[in-house]
Amino acid sequence: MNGQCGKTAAGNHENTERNAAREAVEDAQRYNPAEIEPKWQARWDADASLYAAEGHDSAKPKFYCLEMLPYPSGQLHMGHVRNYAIGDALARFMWMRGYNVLHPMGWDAFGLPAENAALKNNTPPAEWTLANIGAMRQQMRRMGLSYDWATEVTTCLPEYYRWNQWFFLKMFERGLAYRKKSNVNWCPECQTVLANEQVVDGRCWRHEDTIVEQRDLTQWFLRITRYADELLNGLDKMDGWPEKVRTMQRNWIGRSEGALIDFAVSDSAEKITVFTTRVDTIFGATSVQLAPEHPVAQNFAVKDAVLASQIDIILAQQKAAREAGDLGAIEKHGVDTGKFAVNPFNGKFVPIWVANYILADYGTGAIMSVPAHDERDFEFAAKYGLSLRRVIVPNQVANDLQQLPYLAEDDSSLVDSGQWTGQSCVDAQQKMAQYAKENGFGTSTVTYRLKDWGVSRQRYWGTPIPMVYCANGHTGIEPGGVVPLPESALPVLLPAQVEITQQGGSPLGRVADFVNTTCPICGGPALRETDTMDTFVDSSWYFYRYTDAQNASAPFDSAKANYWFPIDQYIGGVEHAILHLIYSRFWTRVMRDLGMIQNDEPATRLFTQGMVIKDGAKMSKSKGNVVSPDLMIERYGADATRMYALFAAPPDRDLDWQEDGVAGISRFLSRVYRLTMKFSQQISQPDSQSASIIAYGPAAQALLRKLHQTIAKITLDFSGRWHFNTCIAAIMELVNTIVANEAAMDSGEISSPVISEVFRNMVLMLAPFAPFLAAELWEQLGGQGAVFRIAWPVADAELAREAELEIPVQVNGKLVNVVTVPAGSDEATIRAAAQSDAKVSARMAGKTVLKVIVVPGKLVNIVVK
RNA sequence: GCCCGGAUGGUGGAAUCGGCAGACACAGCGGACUUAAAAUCCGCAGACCAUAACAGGUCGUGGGGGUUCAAGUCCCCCUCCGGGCACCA
Repeated sequence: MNGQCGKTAAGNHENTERNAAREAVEDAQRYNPAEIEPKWQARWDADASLYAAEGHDSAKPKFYCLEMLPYPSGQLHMGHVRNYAIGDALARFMWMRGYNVLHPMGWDAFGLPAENAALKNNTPPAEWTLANIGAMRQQMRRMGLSYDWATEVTTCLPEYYRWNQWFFLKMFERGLAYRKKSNVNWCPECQTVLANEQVVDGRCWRHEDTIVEQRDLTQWFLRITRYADELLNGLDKMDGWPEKVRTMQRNWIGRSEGALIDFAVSDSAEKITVFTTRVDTIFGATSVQLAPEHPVAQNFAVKDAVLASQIDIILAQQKAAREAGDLGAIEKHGVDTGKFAVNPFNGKFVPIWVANYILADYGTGAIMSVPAHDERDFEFAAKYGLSLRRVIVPNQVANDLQQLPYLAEDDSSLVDSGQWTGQSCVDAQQKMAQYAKENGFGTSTVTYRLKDWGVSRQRYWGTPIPMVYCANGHTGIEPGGVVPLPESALPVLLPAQVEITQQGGSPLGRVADFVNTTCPICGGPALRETDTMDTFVDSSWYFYRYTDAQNASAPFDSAKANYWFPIDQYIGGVEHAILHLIYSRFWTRVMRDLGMIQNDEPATRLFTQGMVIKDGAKMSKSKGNVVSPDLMIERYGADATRMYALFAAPPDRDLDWQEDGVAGISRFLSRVYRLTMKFSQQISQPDSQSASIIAYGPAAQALLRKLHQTIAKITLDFSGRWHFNTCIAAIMELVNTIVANEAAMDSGEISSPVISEVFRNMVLMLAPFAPFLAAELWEQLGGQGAVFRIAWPVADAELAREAELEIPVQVNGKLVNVVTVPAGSDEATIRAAAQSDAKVSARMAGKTVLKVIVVPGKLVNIVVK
């Protein structure tokens, strides 16, 4: 208010008052999510049983619906909103379809951001993390998500991470957890080692500007490679997973069948073992190529300073390329060592080179170079003028003798290959590997790109590794040797008082109370392991814990897990395709082999939703295009926000966020609210089922028809392809039809039983998408119980059927007119109706009818000339 | 280079099995209501040609070919965009 009000004329005052009075009346009928949503949220929060699954003795069929658990950053982003809106709609639908639904949520609560926050704000990581969890849980409740909070899992609590330690000990017993020194990835920003899966194009997965370095360190590894074949073969059966994810995992595992062949080094006792997938080409080998780190190359270097410096250059080239994330692009470069290797198949001497295109960590770090039959070898040989020797020719055509390299192995045979000349490549591969084995210089083998999972992290905020190093040693343990803690010593608690700094080394190493301990076997002094576990350990099995989250004596009860597993539907982003999703498949198999569960795979179906985009780019802080879910909820309500997230695109596609669209959904919900409230007095709950629906007039029949068509469509979409955007469009169409019939409902032309049926079912169908509004309207309509436990409506095919059909009529494939015929008309009737249509016959005048195609119920096409 | 997606009005998208392209929304335009505005309600809306208007006609789903009575949809070739993999021997 300001002084200008004093000038207002008396008449305007009256107008203003009248308007205010009218607006007050309208306000009472206005959809107000800011009032409805907190009211229902409070009621739902107060009723812990509302979303609780029934036990594993339930008579209902089970449905385990799961969204990937978030990292508790403190703020939900739109990607979360979309992910959870999808899962929530499905969970609510399945409840309404009569399933026993498990729909849990938890927190992937260990990890580096908590340490960074600790540095920045001087807040302990635990405090920061738990506060964030509280805030995000509140956001989820505000969204109206149907999680059973009694099963909540928080991975940074000892009640959870003690089982990480327990699994680690079990794996150690079985040789699945082991320590070794090796070349590992080091992120200077994170100040820790990373697993191979966490390095993307030579950069840290968390810091895309930070080049990952290679360091030689002693680290703990989990032997995922023991399951490499099983993980690979399992993919073939997983038809509920996107082909894209399966392909990515196949590539990542990178199985390759081949042979190991020993080449003797001349004038030396050493040998070089090469790995090849094409042993059939071995008579074409004209050199042996070594990675710069190869021991034989290093031995040569020791005695030859010039060679050593050349090898160093090659090593530097590889390092630079690796850090640039573009190993494939560097120009081939090599150096002749001046030494020779002996091809065991023909006794020929070939030069030994060191080359920058040979990787130390794949195969044996050594190859036989066959330039005539390998593109890379060909390129290298061309550059250095090395000789070519052709040993493979196609069976059918001989005219491409000049075209080298010749790569085919199908329908090709060997030439100039001693006793194998004339054999097919496929046969020769087998026989030659066999021959090498019999003569003691080789064997057939399988190599994988997949490496064991390095799980040691030089960080504080993670699960302590339950191992100590006995200082003095004793029987079976040398001084400093590894001693696993007994189960009774678990959990090894993460100390609370730890100084977080940016200096290197594991922060736990600076906590004397923690480090200094006693050996559980000999009682002598011992040092604890100070590295913590990769946080992907936490998320590898969390979904089993949901089935028995309070269990204090085991990770979970097998009977419960076996009831709920496998997960029926897992929903999350595709960015975890080869991280979490391969680790958890591995962990599932380990638990199976421990006898804890029976399933081989964690999830029957996986759904990867698209990204949330704004202004043409993925929403991100760095792009400055982030839209806050809180802001949307404040402006339009949670129902409108989540419903927009489902409406704007099918869930598997990227979604373009447009706030005007949210406003549109909000307007739609207002319309639903106004209409339902307006007719609420006429709506009764169904004690008298509307039996003789046929007795109603045409307007009522049309409205009921639209209702049942809508039920059929939405039910179909839910069971199949999940195009929730078209589900919501169908509800909008239904509401538009209701609006068009508003006058008929006012006048009584459409009577109360019909109005009841239409509105009741409309509200039920809204429940998976707009749960707050559906709950409110259900109550306003006198519905008993939670709307999410009412049986999903069933479409009546009879009522859904159209009485008349509009049949498009084409002449020569072009639409001319649309004729109306009674539903179920036979072909002759439709044809007659089409041909007697004025516009159609005008188009046919003077022409000869060649053919009339009638697709009953669809269309007529008259072909004339 | 290889493997997956994708390209439809001004915008997001629909067309689920080869059968009316553009459902449903957003933005826009016109109207009603209002002193006015907001909100709400009603209507128009692919492009082009033509017309006083009505009627009418042509083109149209990234481009080019093909199959078919009929193609956004199937086949062949190509372009562009997004994602994944890549000296893996």
